[in-house]
Amino acid sequence: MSEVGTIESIPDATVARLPVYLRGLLELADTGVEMVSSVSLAELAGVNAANVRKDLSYLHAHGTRGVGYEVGHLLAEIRVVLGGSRSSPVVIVGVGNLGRALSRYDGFLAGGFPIAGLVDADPMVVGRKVAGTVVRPVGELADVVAQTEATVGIVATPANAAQEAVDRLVQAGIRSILNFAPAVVAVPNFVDIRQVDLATELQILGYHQHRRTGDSDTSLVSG
Amino acid sequence: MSEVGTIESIPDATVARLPVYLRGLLELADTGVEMVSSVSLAELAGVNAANVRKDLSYLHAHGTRGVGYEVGHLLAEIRVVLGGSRSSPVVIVGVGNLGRALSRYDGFLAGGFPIAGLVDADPMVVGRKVAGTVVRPVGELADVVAQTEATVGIVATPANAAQEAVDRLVQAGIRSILNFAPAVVAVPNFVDIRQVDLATELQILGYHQHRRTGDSDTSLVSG
DNA sequence: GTATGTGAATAGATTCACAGCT
DNA sequence: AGCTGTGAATCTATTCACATAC
Repeated sequence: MSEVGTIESIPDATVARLPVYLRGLLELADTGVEMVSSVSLAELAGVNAANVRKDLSYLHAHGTRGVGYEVGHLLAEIRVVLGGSRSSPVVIVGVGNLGRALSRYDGFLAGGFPIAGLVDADPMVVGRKVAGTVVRPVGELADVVAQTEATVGIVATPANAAQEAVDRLVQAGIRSILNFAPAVVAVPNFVDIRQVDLATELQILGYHQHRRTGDSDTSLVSG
Repeated sequence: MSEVGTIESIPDATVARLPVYLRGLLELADTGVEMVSSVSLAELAGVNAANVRKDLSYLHAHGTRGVGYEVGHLLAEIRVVLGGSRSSPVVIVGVGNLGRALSRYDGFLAGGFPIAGLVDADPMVVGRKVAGTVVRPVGELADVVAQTEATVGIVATPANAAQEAVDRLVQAGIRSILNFAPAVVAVPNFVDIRQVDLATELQILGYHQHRRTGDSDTSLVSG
């Protein structure tokens, strides 16, 4: 991980939980709740209460002993840490099944990540309108990024096109990438990339299932 | 995390990397490579070589000193650990944008997870054919699970329907669940659930982006 | 010479447990 | 009495470094 030092560093594991807290807090705010204890928030987020308190301490979010945390304050503090309330337009490379689904996913817009641009390598797809946006040729990616002021890229190409897609995004100035292609890709260390691997998730479940059922499956290969 | 203890336990972090090794090994096998060193495999998987060796040691996968690991053997061993070569049919609850994309996702079938059943709560969606499968009412989930012998459930409903979807899956006998709904859900401890949270991933990227670019909209000062 | 296998060292994350504040 | 805030303990994971084997 890169050490920059402008803002104080927060552990990765904590950062990964902040969006979950945020969701829980939004629910509470919606139902008019004004104060929340670490125990309740922990329950909403599915984690340990001490963990919540330690996480919040990294944000310098203050609670009141004997009482709890103020929902509105916490909300605001977490939002600031996660990038302010500024909107970060997203460009998607690869408008196949997954790319289309992602471009229509409400959760992105709601979270401050509007889908601003779509590009694809397939001439059959280019020119079509998907979720209100016209798909443009991947060769024009730099233009699309410039016009939309996108700061985040999503790669939803087949595995064999992922590295090229990432290279193009980096070339176009994108520094934050979410990769759905089932491939490990290389990026310069000033680029932040996260992998979301759908098949892998199922395979991990498969491991646990196998352990549970414990059945020795006598197929092709000998052990 | 759940632990049972029938088969020897492998660290979670290792299990999460096995599918990545598997992919790398498949590539090597396809190009006719027969031996691989921990260094090369590490490169393919984007991890440290010592890490690879330690991971493989948990599988009792043997390499040859001075030479490396046999690609075919490794492939077979990892496959066994990840649930054998048996196929685990999947039922998807929620056939919206995301559910449709997932039902068409080739990677699942290739990984041994064919999509065998689709259910939805919306009468407008029920009866339609998606990716060759007719969508059935969520009320018939137990039937669908029984008929398809599904062992894995994917939840792709809106957040507010996720808990109910999960409950139904558990009720129908499913013990492995992948949840795409942006909600924390409760399950009995004999059920294994994994969360894939799309908006959260972007928010985590947002944190790092925010750190990189420095604080609020104070544009560059010195230049 | 080359690459594995692993104990030891390090780093990171979680949980405990309790002092301290309201 | 109740809940936060945090040092200490614990657990997990990664990386190093080198003896061991081919």
